[in-house]
Amino acid sequence: MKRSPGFDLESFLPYRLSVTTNRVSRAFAAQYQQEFGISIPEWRAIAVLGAFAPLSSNGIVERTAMDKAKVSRAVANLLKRGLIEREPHATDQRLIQLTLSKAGRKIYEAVIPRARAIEAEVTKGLSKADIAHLHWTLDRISARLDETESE
Amino acid sequence: MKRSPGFDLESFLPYRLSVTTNRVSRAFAAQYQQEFGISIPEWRAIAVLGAFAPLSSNGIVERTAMDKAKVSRAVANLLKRGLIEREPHATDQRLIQLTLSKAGRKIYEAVIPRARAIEAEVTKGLSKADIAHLHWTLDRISARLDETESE
DNA sequence: TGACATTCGTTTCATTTGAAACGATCGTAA
DNA sequence: TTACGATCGTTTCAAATGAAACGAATGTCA
Repeated sequence: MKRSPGFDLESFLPYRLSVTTNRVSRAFAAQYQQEFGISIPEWRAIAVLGAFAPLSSNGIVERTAMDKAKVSRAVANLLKRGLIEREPHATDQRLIQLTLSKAGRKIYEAVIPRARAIEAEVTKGLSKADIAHLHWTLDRISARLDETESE
Repeated sequence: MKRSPGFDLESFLPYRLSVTTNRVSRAFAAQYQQEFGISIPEWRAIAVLGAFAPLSSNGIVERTAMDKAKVSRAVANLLKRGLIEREPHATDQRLIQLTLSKAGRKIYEAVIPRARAIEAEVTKGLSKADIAHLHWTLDRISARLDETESE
Protein backbone atom coordinates (compact mmCIF):
# COMPACT_ATOMS: atom_id res chain seq x y z
CA MET A 1 0.00 0.00 0.00
CA LYS A 2 3.05 2.21 -0.22
CA ARG A 3 2.55 4.69 -3.03
CA SER A 4 4.81 7.27 -4.59
CA PRO A 5 8.01 5.26 -4.30
CA GLY A 6 11.22 7.19 -4.47
CA PHE A 7 9.90 10.65 -5.04
CA ASP A 8 12.94 12.77 -5.65
CA LEU A 9 12.63 16.46 -4.87
CA GLU A 10 15.86 17.15 -6.71
CA SER A 11 14.44 16.04 -10.00
CA PHE A 12 11.13 17.75 -9.43
CA LEU A 13 10.89 20.45 -12.03
CA PRO A 14 9.31 23.28 -10.03
CA TYR A 15 11.90 22.75 -7.34
CA ARG A 16 14.75 22.70 -9.80
CA LEU A 17 13.49 25.82 -11.53
CA SER A 18 13.12 27.62 -8.24
CA VAL A 19 16.56 26.75 -6.92
CA THR A 20 18.41 27.53 -10.14
CA THR A 21 16.50 30.72 -10.77
CA ASN A 22 17.09 31.97 -7.25
CA ARG A 23 20.78 31.36 -7.61
CA VAL A 24 20.88 33.26 -10.88
CA SER A 25 18.88 36.11 -9.38
CA ARG A 26 21.21 36.30 -6.42
CA ALA A 27 24.27 36.41 -8.62
CA PHE A 28 22.77 39.28 -10.60
CA ALA A 29 21.47 41.14 -7.61
CA ALA A 30 24.91 41.03 -6.04
CA GLN A 31 26.43 42.58 -9.16
CA TYR A 32 23.85 45.34 -9.51
CA GLN A 33 23.88 46.05 -5.84
CA GLN A 34 27.58 46.43 -5.39
CA GLU A 35 28.45 48.03 -8.71
CA PHE A 36 25.50 50.34 -9.21
CA GLY A 37 23.60 50.36 -5.96
CA ILE A 38 20.28 49.31 -7.49
CA SER A 39 17.93 46.47 -6.64
CA ILE A 40 16.37 44.07 -9.11
CA PRO A 41 13.02 45.88 -9.21
CA GLU A 42 14.87 49.14 -9.83
CA TRP A 43 17.00 47.56 -12.52
CA ARG A 44 13.92 46.24 -14.27
CA ALA A 45 12.30 49.65 -14.24
CA ILE A 46 15.45 51.23 -15.64
CA ALA A 47 15.70 48.56 -18.31
CA VAL A 48 12.23 49.13 -19.72
CA LEU A 49 12.49 52.89 -19.39
CA GLY A 50 15.74 52.79 -21.29
CA ALA A 51 14.05 50.96 -24.11
CA PHE A 52 10.53 52.36 -24.09
CA ALA A 53 10.44 55.69 -22.26
CA PRO A 54 8.33 57.60 -21.70
CA LEU A 55 6.24 55.16 -19.74
CA SER A 56 3.66 55.45 -17.00
CA SER A 57 4.02 53.36 -13.86
CA ASN A 58 1.41 51.08 -15.29
CA GLY A 59 3.41 50.78 -18.47
CA ILE A 60 6.31 49.55 -16.36
CA VAL A 61 3.99 47.11 -14.62
CA GLU A 62 2.92 45.62 -17.93
CA ARG A 63 6.44 45.24 -19.24
CA THR A 64 8.13 43.88 -16.14
CA ALA A 65 5.58 41.49 -14.65
CA MET A 66 5.97 43.21 -11.29
CA ASP A 67 2.93 44.25 -9.31
CA LYS A 68 2.09 47.89 -9.04
CA ALA A 69 3.13 48.24 -5.42
CA LYS A 70 6.59 47.02 -6.24
CA VAL A 71 6.84 49.33 -9.21
CA SER A 72 5.57 52.23 -7.16
CA ARG A 73 8.31 51.71 -4.59
CA ALA A 74 11.02 51.22 -7.19
CA VAL A 75 9.94 54.37 -9.00
CA ALA A 76 9.86 56.33 -5.74
CA ASN A 77 13.44 55.27 -4.99
CA LEU A 78 14.70 56.08 -8.44
CA LEU A 79 13.04 59.50 -8.28
CA LYS A 80 14.60 60.19 -4.90
CA ARG A 81 17.98 59.35 -6.34
CA GLY A 82 17.45 61.46 -9.43
CA LEU A 83 17.74 58.57 -11.87
CA ILE A 84 14.35 59.15 -13.46
CA GLU A 85 12.14 62.18 -14.04
CA ARG A 86 8.41 62.56 -13.95
CA GLU A 87 6.00 64.89 -15.67
CA PRO A 88 2.25 64.87 -15.84
CA HIS A 89 0.47 63.39 -18.79
CA ALA A 90 -1.03 65.95 -21.13
CA THR A 91 -4.62 64.75 -21.12
CA ASP A 92 -4.90 62.05 -18.44
CA GLN A 93 -4.04 63.43 -15.02
CA ARG A 94 -3.89 59.95 -13.51
CA LEU A 95 -0.89 59.00 -15.62
CA ILE A 96 2.64 60.08 -14.92
CA GLN A 97 5.18 60.12 -17.69
CA LEU A 98 8.46 58.66 -16.55
CA THR A 99 11.81 59.06 -18.29
CA LEU A 100 15.40 58.27 -17.49
CA SER A 101 17.34 61.30 -16.35
CA LYS A 102 20.85 62.01 -17.59
CA ALA A 103 22.23 60.11 -14.63
CA GLY A 104 19.70 57.36 -15.11
CA ARG A 105 20.66 56.83 -18.72
CA LYS A 106 24.28 56.74 -17.73
CA ILE A 107 23.55 53.88 -15.38
CA TYR A 108 21.39 52.20 -17.97
CA GLU A 109 24.16 52.24 -20.51
CA ALA A 110 26.67 51.01 -17.97
CA VAL A 111 24.45 48.21 -16.75
CA ILE A 112 23.35 46.73 -20.06
CA PRO A 113 26.71 45.40 -21.21
CA ARG A 114 27.38 44.22 -17.70
CA ALA A 115 24.09 42.35 -17.66
CA ARG A 116 24.84 40.78 -21.00
CA ALA A 117 28.24 39.73 -19.76
CA ILE A 118 26.81 37.97 -16.74
CA GLU A 119 24.16 36.34 -18.85
CA ALA A 120 26.89 35.08 -21.16
CA GLU A 121 28.85 33.80 -18.22
CA VAL A 122 25.92 31.88 -16.82
CA THR A 123 25.13 30.33 -20.18
CA LYS A 124 28.73 29.54 -20.98
CA GLY A 125 28.93 25.96 -22.17
CA LEU A 126 25.51 26.18 -23.77
CA SER A 127 25.26 26.43 -27.52
CA LYS A 128 23.08 28.93 -29.32
CA ALA A 129 20.69 26.08 -30.01
CA ASP A 130 20.62 25.11 -26.34
CA ILE A 131 19.76 28.64 -25.31
CA ALA A 132 17.14 28.94 -28.01
CA HIS A 133 15.64 25.69 -26.84
CA LEU A 134 15.58 26.93 -23.26
CA HIS A 135 13.71 30.05 -24.32
CA TRP A 136 11.33 27.97 -26.35
CA THR A 137 10.73 25.67 -23.41
CA LEU A 138 10.03 28.59 -21.09
CA ASP A 139 7.60 29.90 -23.69
CA ARG A 140 5.78 26.60 -23.76
CA ILE A 141 5.54 26.49 -19.99
CA SER A 142 4.29 30.06 -19.86
CA ALA A 143 1.68 29.24 -22.45
CA ARG A 144 0.54 26.27 -20.40
CA LEU A 145 0.24 28.49 -17.35
CA ASP A 146 -1.85 30.92 -19.35
CA GLU A 147 -4.24 28.15 -20.24
CA THR A 148 -4.31 26.67 -16.75
CA GLU A 149 -4.93 29.98 -15.02
CA SER A 150 -7.81 30.93 -17.26
CA GLU A 151 -9.75 27.75 -16.59
CA MET B 1 27.64 57.14 -28.84
CA LYS B 2 24.44 55.28 -28.11
CA ARG B 3 25.37 51.85 -26.87
CA SER B 4 23.23 48.84 -26.04
CA PRO B 5 20.70 49.30 -28.80
CA GLY B 6 17.39 47.61 -28.32
CA PHE B 7 18.02 45.80 -25.11
CA ASP B 8 14.99 43.62 -24.56
CA LEU B 9 14.19 42.67 -21.01
CA GLU B 10 11.72 40.06 -22.20
CA SER B 11 14.40 38.01 -23.88
CA PHE B 12 16.85 38.45 -21.03
CA LEU B 13 17.37 35.02 -19.59
CA PRO B 14 17.51 35.82 -15.85
CA TYR B 15 14.32 37.82 -16.23
CA ARG B 16 12.58 35.09 -18.16
CA LEU B 17 13.65 32.45 -15.69
CA SER B 18 12.44 34.56 -12.80
CA VAL B 19 9.04 35.34 -14.25
CA THR B 20 8.30 31.82 -15.40
CA THR B 21 9.56 30.22 -12.21
CA ASN B 22 7.53 32.56 -10.04
CA ARG B 23 4.42 31.72 -11.99
CA VAL B 24 5.05 28.01 -11.59
CA SER B 25 5.72 28.45 -7.87
CA ARG B 26 2.53 30.41 -7.43
CA ALA B 27 0.49 27.78 -9.21
CA PHE B 28 1.92 25.10 -6.95
CA ALA B 29 1.66 27.12 -3.78
CA ALA B 30 -2.00 27.75 -4.49
CA GLN B 31 -2.63 24.03 -4.83
CA TYR B 32 -0.77 23.01 -1.69
CA GLN B 33 -2.25 25.86 0.26
CA GLN B 34 -5.84 25.24 -0.55
CA GLU B 35 -5.84 21.46 -0.71
CA PHE B 36 -3.49 20.60 2.12
CA GLY B 37 -2.88 23.82 4.00
CA ILE B 38 0.89 23.71 3.70
CA SER B 39 3.35 26.26 2.40
CA ILE B 40 6.16 25.58 -0.04
CA PRO B 41 8.86 25.41 2.66
CA GLU B 42 6.67 22.98 4.58
CA TRP B 43 6.03 20.91 1.50
CA ARG B 44 9.74 20.70 0.78
CA ALA B 45 10.46 19.51 4.29
CA ILE B 46 7.74 16.89 4.04
CA ALA B 47 9.04 15.76 0.67
CA VAL B 48 12.57 15.07 1.86
CA LEU B 49 11.38 13.57 5.12
CA GLY B 50 9.11 11.27 3.19
CA ALA B 51 12.05 10.02 1.19
CA PHE B 52 14.96 10.21 3.63
CA ALA B 53 13.65 10.27 7.20
CA PRO B 54 14.96 10.36 9.81
CA LEU B 55 16.71 13.64 9.13
CA SER B 56 18.02 16.44 11.29
CA SER B 57 17.05 20.01 10.52
CA ASN B 58 20.43 20.41 8.96
CA GLY B 59 19.79 17.37 6.82
CA ILE B 60 16.69 19.09 5.52
CA VAL B 61 18.70 22.22 4.86
CA GLU B 62 21.17 20.29 2.73
CA ARG B 63 18.52 18.55 0.69
CA THR B 64 16.18 21.46 0.07
CA ALA B 65 18.49 24.39 -0.56
CA MET B 66 16.59 26.41 2.03
CA ASP B 67 18.44 28.32 4.71
CA LYS B 68 18.29 27.08 8.24
CA ALA B 69 16.00 29.82 9.51
CA LYS B 70 13.40 28.90 6.95
CA VAL B 71 13.71 25.22 7.77
CA SER B 72 13.50 25.95 11.46
CA ARG B 73 10.23 27.80 10.98
CA ALA B 74 8.78 25.18 8.68
CA VAL B 75 9.70 22.42 11.12
CA ALA B 76 8.20 24.35 14.02
CA ASN B 77 4.92 24.67 12.15
CA LEU B 78 4.82 21.04 11.14
CA LEU B 79 5.51 19.99 14.72
CA LYS B 80 2.78 22.23 16.01
CA ARG B 81 0.38 20.62 13.57
CA GLY B 82 1.49 17.14 14.42
CA LEU B 83 2.71 16.28 10.95
CA ILE B 84 6.22 15.40 12.06
CA GLU B 85 7.77 14.00 15.21
CA ARG B 86 11.05 14.75 16.89
CA GLU B 87 13.31 12.76 19.10
CA PRO B 88 16.80 13.47 20.33
CA HIS B 89 19.79 12.01 18.58
CA ALA B 90 21.39 9.14 20.46
CA THR B 91 24.90 10.53 20.73
CA ASP B 92 24.81 14.15 19.52
CA GLN B 93 22.49 16.30 21.60
CA ARG B 94 22.63 19.10 19.09
CA LEU B 95 20.87 17.05 16.45
CA ILE B 96 17.17 16.36 16.41
CA GLN B 97 15.85 13.37 14.52
CA LEU B 98 12.77 14.29 12.53
CA THR B 99 10.27 11.85 11.09
CA LEU B 100 6.88 12.08 9.45
CA SER B 101 4.05 11.25 11.80
CA LYS B 102 1.15 9.10 10.72
CA ALA B 103 -0.75 12.21 9.69
CA GLY B 104 2.35 13.61 8.02
CA ARG B 105 2.84 10.52 5.91
CA LYS B 106 -0.77 10.62 4.94
CA ILE B 107 -0.32 14.12 3.60
CA TYR B 108 2.93 13.13 1.94
CA GLU B 109 1.28 10.31 0.07
CA ALA B 110 -1.63 12.49 -0.90
CA VAL B 111 0.58 15.32 -2.10
CA ILE B 112 3.06 13.39 -4.22
CA PRO B 113 0.70 12.25 -6.96
CA ARG B 114 -0.90 15.67 -6.90
CA ALA B 115 2.49 17.29 -7.35
CA ARG B 116 3.34 14.97 -10.21
CA ALA B 117 0.03 15.76 -11.83
CA ILE B 118 0.64 19.48 -11.72
CA GLU B 119 4.15 19.00 -13.00
CA ALA B 120 2.76 16.97 -15.87
CA GLU B 121 0.22 19.65 -16.58
CA VAL B 122 2.83 22.39 -16.70
CA THR B 123 5.05 20.37 -19.00
CA LYS B 124 2.23 19.26 -21.23
CA GLY B 125 3.25 19.80 -24.81
CA LEU B 126 6.87 19.09 -24.02
CA SER B 127 8.34 15.80 -25.10
CA LYS B 128 10.41 13.57 -22.83
CA ALA B 129 13.44 14.80 -24.72
CA ASP B 130 12.45 18.44 -24.20
CA ILE B 131 12.11 17.91 -20.47
CA ALA B 132 15.37 16.01 -20.29
CA HIS B 133 17.03 18.82 -22.17
CA LEU B 134 15.59 21.36 -19.76
CA HIS B 135 16.97 19.42 -16.79
CA TRP B 136 20.30 19.14 -18.52
CA THR B 137 20.33 22.86 -19.21
CA LEU B 138 19.53 23.70 -15.61
CA ASP B 139 22.34 21.39 -14.57
CA ARG B 140 24.76 23.23 -16.80
CA ILE B 141 23.69 26.60 -15.45
CA SER B 142 24.01 25.35 -11.89
CA ALA B 143 27.46 24.05 -12.63
CA ARG B 144 28.46 27.43 -14.04
CA LEU B 145 27.19 29.11 -10.91
CA ASP B 146 29.24 26.73 -8.81
CA GLU B 147 32.34 27.76 -10.70
CA THR B 148 31.53 31.46 -10.66
CA GLU B 149 30.76 31.57 -6.97
CA SER B 150 33.94 29.84 -5.95
CA GLU B 151 36.16 32.32 -7.73
C1' DT C 1 -26.04 66.31 -16.67
C1' DG C 2 -25.42 63.02 -12.73
C1' DA C 3 -24.57 58.50 -10.79
C1' DC C 4 -21.65 54.76 -10.84
C1' DA C 5 -17.93 51.83 -12.12
C1' DT C 6 -13.11 51.68 -13.54
C1' DT C 7 -8.29 52.93 -13.68
C1' DC C 8 -4.03 54.85 -11.74
C1' DG C 9 -0.73 55.16 -8.31
C1' DT C 10 0.16 55.36 -3.27
C1' DT C 11 -0.07 53.64 1.22
C1' DT C 12 -1.24 50.49 4.91
C1' DC C 13 -1.04 46.07 6.91
C1' DA C 14 0.26 41.47 8.00
C1' DT C 15 3.38 38.09 6.48
C1' DT C 16 7.75 36.33 4.69
C1' DT C 17 12.39 36.72 4.15
C1' DG C 18 17.49 36.28 5.05
C1' DA C 19 21.35 37.98 7.81
C1' DA C 20 23.12 38.07 12.10
C1' DA C 21 23.20 37.28 17.06
C1' DC C 22 22.54 33.88 20.23
C1' DG C 23 22.75 29.80 23.68
C1' DA C 24 23.79 25.13 23.75
C1' DT C 25 26.45 21.20 22.43
C1' DC C 26 30.35 18.99 20.41
C1' DG C 27 35.23 18.32 18.63
C1' DT C 28 39.98 19.34 19.11
C1' DA C 29 44.28 20.29 20.84
C1' DA C 30 47.21 21.92 24.41
C1' DT D 1 41.08 18.44 32.20
C1' DT D 2 40.54 23.00 30.08
C1' DA D 3 40.22 26.35 26.48
C1' DC D 4 38.86 27.45 22.04
C1' DG D 5 36.60 27.10 17.77
C1' DA D 6 32.95 24.83 15.04
C1' DT D 7 28.27 23.18 14.48
C1' DC D 8 23.27 22.93 15.42
C1' DG D 9 18.96 25.05 15.76
C1' DT D 10 16.30 29.11 17.49
C1' DT D 11 15.29 33.82 17.72
C1' DT D 12 15.70 38.67 16.73
C1' DC D 13 15.71 42.39 13.60
C1' DA D 14 15.17 45.13 9.63
C1' DA D 15 13.89 44.92 4.91
C1' DA D 16 11.00 43.14 1.17
C1' DT D 17 6.71 41.36 -0.26
C1' DG D 18 1.85 41.10 -1.98
C1' DA D 19 -3.04 41.81 -0.94
C1' DA D 20 -6.16 45.12 -0.01
C1' DA D 21 -7.79 49.76 1.15
C1' DC D 22 -7.56 54.16 -0.39
C1' DG D 23 -8.09 58.99 -2.78
C1' DA D 24 -8.00 61.06 -7.11
C1' DA D 25 -9.07 61.15 -11.94
C1' DT D 26 -11.42 59.31 -15.90
C1' DG D 27 -14.90 56.74 -18.56
C1' DT D 28 -19.64 55.12 -19.17
C1' DC D 29 -24.34 55.18 -19.51
C1' DA D 30 -28.92 56.49 -18.38
